[in-house]
Amino acid sequence: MLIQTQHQINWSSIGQFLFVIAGQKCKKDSMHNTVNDTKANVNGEVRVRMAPSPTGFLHIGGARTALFNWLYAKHHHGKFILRIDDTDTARSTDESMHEIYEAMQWLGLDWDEGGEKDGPYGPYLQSKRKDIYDRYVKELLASEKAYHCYCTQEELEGIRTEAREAKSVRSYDGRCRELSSEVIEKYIAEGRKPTIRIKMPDTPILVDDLILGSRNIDPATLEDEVIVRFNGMPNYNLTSIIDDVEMKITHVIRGTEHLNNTPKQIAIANALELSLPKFAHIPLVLDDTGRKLSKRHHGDLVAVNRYREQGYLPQAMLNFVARLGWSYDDKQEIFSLEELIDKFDLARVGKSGSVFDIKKLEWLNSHYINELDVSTRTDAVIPYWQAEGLIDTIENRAKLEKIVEAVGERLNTLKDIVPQTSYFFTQDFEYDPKATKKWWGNSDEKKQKTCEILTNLSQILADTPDFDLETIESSVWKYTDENDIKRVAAMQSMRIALTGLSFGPSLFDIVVLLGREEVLERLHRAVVSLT
RNA sequence: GCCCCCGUCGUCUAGCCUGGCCAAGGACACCGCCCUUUCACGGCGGCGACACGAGUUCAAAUCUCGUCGGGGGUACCA
Repeated sequence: MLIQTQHQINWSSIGQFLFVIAGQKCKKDSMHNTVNDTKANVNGEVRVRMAPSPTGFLHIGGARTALFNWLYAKHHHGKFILRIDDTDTARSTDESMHEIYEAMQWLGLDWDEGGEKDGPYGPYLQSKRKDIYDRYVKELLASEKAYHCYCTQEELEGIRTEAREAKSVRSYDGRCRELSSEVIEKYIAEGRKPTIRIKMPDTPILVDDLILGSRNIDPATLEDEVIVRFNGMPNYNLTSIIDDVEMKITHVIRGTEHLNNTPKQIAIANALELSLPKFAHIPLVLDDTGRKLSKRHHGDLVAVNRYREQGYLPQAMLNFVARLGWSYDDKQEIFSLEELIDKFDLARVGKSGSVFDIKKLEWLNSHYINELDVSTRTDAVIPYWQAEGLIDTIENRAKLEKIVEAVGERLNTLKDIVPQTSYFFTQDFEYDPKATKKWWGNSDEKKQKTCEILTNLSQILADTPDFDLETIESSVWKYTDENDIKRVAAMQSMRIALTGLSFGPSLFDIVVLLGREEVLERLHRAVVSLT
């Protein structure tokens, strides 16, 4: 892979070299094409694309494909194009298209052309490019490299079953390649609407992949692919390669699920005498059973938007997804976007699939949350408080920031703010039974003791001259130490009384934030519930 | 069935191209200890992998072949 990248660089200099030599010897006109082609492919800017079909939300795998393309473009100071592959009119929706835009924007993966942006090679919706495809299909038909196929769905199914039983490599035998005009007329009279198929070549097709290496595909394993549906709408394999060429895409970076489509697309391009982009098939993102992550099997569990809602930061998602299949060296895990742009390289993308591990995502997410300054973190967390009805309008911003500060590094997701802090906003919480059992005690005797401690603490907190951290801390500890009470026991008992929980921020932070009145009330309530 | 791809700790991976530095390194997770008013953070430690079998070689995780395993595709989806 390193060699191939190297190869590419060498080529460009060779190209320039040839230009000089050739310019001296050849007629300008005849050179013109050659030079331009060479320039477009080798010397020109890198152009990559993301080509989702708007049949659902953007999922983790799609986000990674988008990121790899985006990084590749940025790294090479090229262009990133967003093309919408919506030739499946039955399944494509506008809503889904906008959802994809939104998810991409949230991730910060901006694009140079396509989507709702215009560009020199538009339109960027395949549904609006039909005339372009028609032109190429016409050419294919005229040169007899494609033909009409009148087989019905039922017939095709029959052929497939037979082929399977015969252990044949192909499931369509090209029977409509040479139909007599009588038969065609008969079919038309029957009202059959033909599809158009491409004639696959009988010579091997070379598939050169930047990640997987090159191999020759035996043409015997390829069948005459449908390129235009009976309703006149062209198919993915045709539109994809035509647009890649038309849009001057230099590198097609996509998931390995498309590996088997590549020879078909190459065959189409060859039939049209179009020059090819380079291909790079990145390994799949898998679930924990090793299957490809897909909308169909995993639902919105794999939707980028779901992670957004759950309180994951885009930089965490990006960092996480970048390390799925790609690595820089044997130590670095945390990469800023700038570093990714700088360090990303297809040569360091592996060949095998990677399992989506939410634990690692969480770890990265907490890392990036902790990197946020308190003010930004507060902004990020406010919507989650609001969604839970814990706050309405932001009246006391300063206090919110103090709460966030007290919570410190205890957030794996932004949403974690809710269970971590809800007691700051409401008295309506339960005492966690596990916690009370452990710290308040099970027996009447122990409960009695806890009650006594809480009552004393209540008295002490009522009496302190000031209600600041230092005063509170020293008075409480004076009490525990002089009375031979374990600090932990006192603190945890009080924590449960104030929050219902056995975990959380430093207790004295909570006390100060709650304020004297609230603390005394809650202590009283706890004492009552204990007796 | 057929075609294609892949195979290092539970997971992400480094190492593989250019065989010896690898009794295989890092990270996440998990477990233990320390720190500590709890939880988390942090520190220290532990568990844990070259799918298998042949071959080549003085030497193989690294090269070759085979087996097995996993995945993807197999549509008038993309």
